[in-house]
Amino acid sequence: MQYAPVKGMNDILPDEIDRWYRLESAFRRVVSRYRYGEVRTPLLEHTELFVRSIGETTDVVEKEMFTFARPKGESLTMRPEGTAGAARAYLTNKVQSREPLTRWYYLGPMFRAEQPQRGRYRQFHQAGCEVYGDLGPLVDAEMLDMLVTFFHEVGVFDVEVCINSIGGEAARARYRSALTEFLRPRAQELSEHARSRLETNPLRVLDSKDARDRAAVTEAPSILEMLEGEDRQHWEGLLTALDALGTPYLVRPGLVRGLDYYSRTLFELNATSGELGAQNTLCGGGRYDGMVKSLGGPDTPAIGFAMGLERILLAAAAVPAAKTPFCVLAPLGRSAQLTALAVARDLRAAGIAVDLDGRGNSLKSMLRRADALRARLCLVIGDSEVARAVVQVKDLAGHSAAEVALGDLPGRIGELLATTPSPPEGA
RNA sequence: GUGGGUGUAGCUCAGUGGUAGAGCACUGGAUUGUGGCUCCAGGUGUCGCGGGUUCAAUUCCCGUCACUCACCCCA
Repeated sequence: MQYAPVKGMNDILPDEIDRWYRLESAFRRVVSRYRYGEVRTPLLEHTELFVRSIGETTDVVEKEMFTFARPKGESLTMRPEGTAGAARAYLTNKVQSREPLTRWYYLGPMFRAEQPQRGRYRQFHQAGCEVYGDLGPLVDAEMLDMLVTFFHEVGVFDVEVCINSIGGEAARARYRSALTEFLRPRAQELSEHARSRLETNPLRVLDSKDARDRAAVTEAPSILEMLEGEDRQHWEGLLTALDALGTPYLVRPGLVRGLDYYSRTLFELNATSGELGAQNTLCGGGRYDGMVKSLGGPDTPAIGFAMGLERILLAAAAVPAAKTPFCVLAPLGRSAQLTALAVARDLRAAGIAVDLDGRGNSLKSMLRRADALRARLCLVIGDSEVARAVVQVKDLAGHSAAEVALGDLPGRIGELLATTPSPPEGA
């Protein structure tokens, strides 16, 4: 092969794009009902934005960013996630001074230089939502419920909602030292990886998959029990709201995320069946009440999530797409081809999708192809039809044919496409 | 970044130290202009890439790249 695609970056061909369209439009449809508006931010941002928001010592920033240098010392990075850029856009455009409450969504490619595997690629696609300016737990619950609704709507029913709270900065600091104190005497029981994290980021030990770490952590203090004051109120408010909605959830005190900006509510939606293996996190998010301020803006509470579209496509049952009906035009001979060209234009002008087979093949091959494409109708135009100013209209599913005068064509075809059922799959 | 598996036709895969096959798909014909079945015919491959051993390598050896699964991490 002369040129291979860049590792972990894939082409999406027309055959597959239909599933993407349906997923994306379902997302837009659902979030629009909650009054989210789309924001499109650049794929490139200053590296510093991601370092500051995601966190200097996170894996994403330390080793997974596509970063390159520009002249005069500028460093740019291809966005590894959407929250940082959205927050930057929120500040850049001084949105907080125009409206007190903002709901945004985004949809598009993200880039991380990881080792690709099933459901994880270097260029991948995320859809996400951000709410700025709402501190209360109601919006947390609303967002989780919206996500469940969305997954049901795209045919993913086996999802579990996992939630946790890591409190605000003060609570996190308290818990951090309690956890370190608890783990330090047991350092020998931990995996090497967890041991190295003990001092740098002890919370991450909680969601280690290593059996030794899991065992050591079972008796660890729970952050939920240490929540106080407003942190506790918020957490309890969230549970109350979820209960009121009847949204099922799992409290997972070990749930911790890999990005530094989170505070209080943390959540994850996981696929519980299907073939995703270890990459079963379909959606992750939480609050990041301190982020906007830390980027130099006003103190603005915020909450958001991102979901991986590739994974959702893997998790969603492969429902065959309902193709928009169309017809194939099969001309026989030079003069019929010229007539067909004009006929096709007139049909298209009437809003009908037409596949003009102008290769000059045999009628049989054109009909075979029309079948293979699952066209509803095939219009045959030969010399005798041209002479009489008609076309032969074949209903490919019903094996019937009728002659239609050229003048009646667009209207007649429109009617037939609306009423003729699609040929059954595999027939 | 670490470890395992796999690279042969468009796809799924067989196979051999003497430069290669099947099924599906595709094209044509049987049916001078009427389809999904059937039958017949046809074409396609730098056998991932580079090097080594050999009279001879797609086959054996080494390296490398890609894909893939898992770890890690995350969506």
